[in-house]
Amino acid sequence: MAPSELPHPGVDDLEVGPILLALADENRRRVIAELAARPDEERLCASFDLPVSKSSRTHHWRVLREAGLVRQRDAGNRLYMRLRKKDLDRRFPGLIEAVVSADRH
Amino acid sequence: MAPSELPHPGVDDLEVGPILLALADENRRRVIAELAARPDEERLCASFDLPVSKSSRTHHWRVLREAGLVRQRDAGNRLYMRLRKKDLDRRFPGLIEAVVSADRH
DNA sequence: GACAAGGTACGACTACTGACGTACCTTCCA
DNA sequence: TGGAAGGTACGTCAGTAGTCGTACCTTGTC
Repeated sequence: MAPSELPHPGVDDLEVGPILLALADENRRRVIAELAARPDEERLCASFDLPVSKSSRTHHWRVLREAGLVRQRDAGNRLYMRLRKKDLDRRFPGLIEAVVSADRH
Repeated sequence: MAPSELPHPGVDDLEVGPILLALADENRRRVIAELAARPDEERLCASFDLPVSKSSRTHHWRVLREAGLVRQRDAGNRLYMRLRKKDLDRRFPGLIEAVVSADRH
């Protein structure tokens, strides 16, 4: 079957509440921080080292995607993820950068 | 009785997680936005117009205080609140500003 | 074909959140 | 001496978040 398109919110549908809620979780914040370190890089979801089970990871991917923080690409049996940096910077300038740098103490 | 001191986290105890969690709520974000508009002003808690009950408001004050977003001063039968702007800016530069301006669409 | 790897779906469980009402406390003011 | 106003404490309740295990699907590889 063709790689099904995963549902992503449009740029104008991004909301601060869900984004902050998504970023409030340490595991997800770690993912975003790693993605933000190389904003143009598309990363394999499996390459993130989270201390949770496989099904919990799926849950976190979904939260990040539905909040509009990442764009996911289904490549058959693999999932790739990329930070929606442009969209986020346009709608919420400085937010991602502030959160990521806040986490570096 | 002397105005009891309310428990506030120290500057170095501020954590990103609880702060983002506190800001994920729309009511609390509104309070922070209003405080941020006049950072040096101390405001009466009762002056905020939140569409929730009295006891719910107390709950939100506590969340904001325990996250370290505001400093509260107990003046007998009244409670004053002030944004901990300096502390927040020192620990998480740009974060509050980004969140507040993000809410203005 | 068989199997491993990466993901999803579903249900379950625990813990927490936001909301509320009621009762109570403290202070100010008529 | 009373209110009335502003807050807190406590218990409750419904909804949601994070976690997990199990079963299953898809793809690549042996």
